[in-house]
Amino acid sequence: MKLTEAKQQFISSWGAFGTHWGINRTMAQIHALLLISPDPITQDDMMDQLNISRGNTNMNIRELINWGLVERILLSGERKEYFIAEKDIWKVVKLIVKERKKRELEPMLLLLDKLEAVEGDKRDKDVKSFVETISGIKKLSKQADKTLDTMIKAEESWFIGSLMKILK
Amino acid sequence: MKLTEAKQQFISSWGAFGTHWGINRTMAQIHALLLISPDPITQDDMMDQLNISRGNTNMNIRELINWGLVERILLSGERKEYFIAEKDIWKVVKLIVKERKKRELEPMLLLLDKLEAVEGDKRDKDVKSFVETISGIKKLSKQADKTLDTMIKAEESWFIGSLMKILK
DNA sequence: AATTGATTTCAATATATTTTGAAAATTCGA
DNA sequence: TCGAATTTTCAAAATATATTGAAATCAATT
Repeated sequence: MKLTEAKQQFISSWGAFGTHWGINRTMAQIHALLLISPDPITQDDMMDQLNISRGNTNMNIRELINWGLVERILLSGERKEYFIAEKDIWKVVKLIVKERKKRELEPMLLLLDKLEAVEGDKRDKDVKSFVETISGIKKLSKQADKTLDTMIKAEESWFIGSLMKILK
Repeated sequence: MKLTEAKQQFISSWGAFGTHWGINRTMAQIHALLLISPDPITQDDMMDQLNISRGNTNMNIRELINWGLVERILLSGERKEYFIAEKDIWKVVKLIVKERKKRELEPMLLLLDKLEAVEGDKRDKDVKSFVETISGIKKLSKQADKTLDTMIKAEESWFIGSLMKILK
C-alpha cells in the first residue's frame, strides 16, 4: 500500500472509530491528520486535505484543543496559526479517559448517591430491587473511578509492564 | 426522593449515559427499566412505561438480546413473551466490553497491521512519522486487547480486589 | 384450517447532529 | 488608525439516526 492511500485509510478509520468514542467524525479526522503530519499544519491545510469547510474545521480544532489533544503553535514570521497533536499515544489515551471521566462517570456517581437514598420500605420488593441495582452500579463505578485515576497518573510502562505481568 | 421519581431519573440518566457507550437511548432505557424490575416484564409494559412504539421496543429488545444483556422468558400458561436483564453489573460490563471489543478494537487491529506495512523509504520524514504513529497505536491496542480479554474472563473480585491493592 | 393474539418488519416520518459559508470580529503590520 | 489577512460565529441546510405505526408474519388454540 502506498503512503497516500494508507494515510487516507487511517484518517477515515480513525474518524469512524472516533464516533464510537464520543468524538465526532470530523474531529477525529482532524486529529488523525495531525497525528500523521510530521510538521505543524494550518487550518487551510486541513480544509484541503479533508475537504471540509472553514467553520467546521475551526470548531473542531477548538474542541480538540479543549480536550488537550492539540496545541496551537505560532511560527515566527508567519501570520497564520499552526497546529500540532500530542503524538505519544499513551498520553492521548490518558487525555481522552480524563475528559470522559469528567463528563460521564463523575455525574453518574453523583446521581447514584442520590438514587441510593430513595425513600420507602426496604422490604418492598420494588424498593429492594431498585436499591440493590443502584448499589451494585455504584460500587463498580466507584472502583472504575479509582482505577481510572490511577491510570491517568501512570506512566505507559505501568500499563505495558507490571499490569500485564500480574494479569498474565 | 420517591421510588417512582428515582426510577424515572435512573431510566433517563442510563439512557443519556448509554448514548456515550455505543448504545442508543431507547435501548439503554429499556435496559434500565429491566434492571430495576424485580419480575419479568412484557413488550407492552415497556411501551407503557417508556412511551415508545411497538416497533421501536421490539427492535431494541432484539438488540439487547444480541448483546447478551437481556433474555427472553416464556412463562407457562402465558401467551406473551417476558423479558429479564442480567442483574449482575460486573457481568453486564463484561458483556458490553466483549461486544465493543469485537466491533471496534478487533477491526482496528487488522487495519493497523496493514497500515504499518506501508511502502516507502523509512528515512522519508512523512513515511517515518506515519509508521511511528501507527506502530505506537498498534502496540497500545494490542495491550488493551489482551487486558480486556483478561478482564472478560475475570471474576468481579479480580477487579475490586487484587487489582486495586496492586494499584493502590 | 380458521381465528385470535402476539411479534416482526420496514417505508415513511420525525428528530438530532453535523456541516456549510458568508458575515462579523479579531489580529497584525504598516 | 487603517486595511488586509485570518479567525470565529452561528443561522440555515444537509445529513445521519431514531422512531413510528400499520401491514405482514407467525404461533397457539379451538
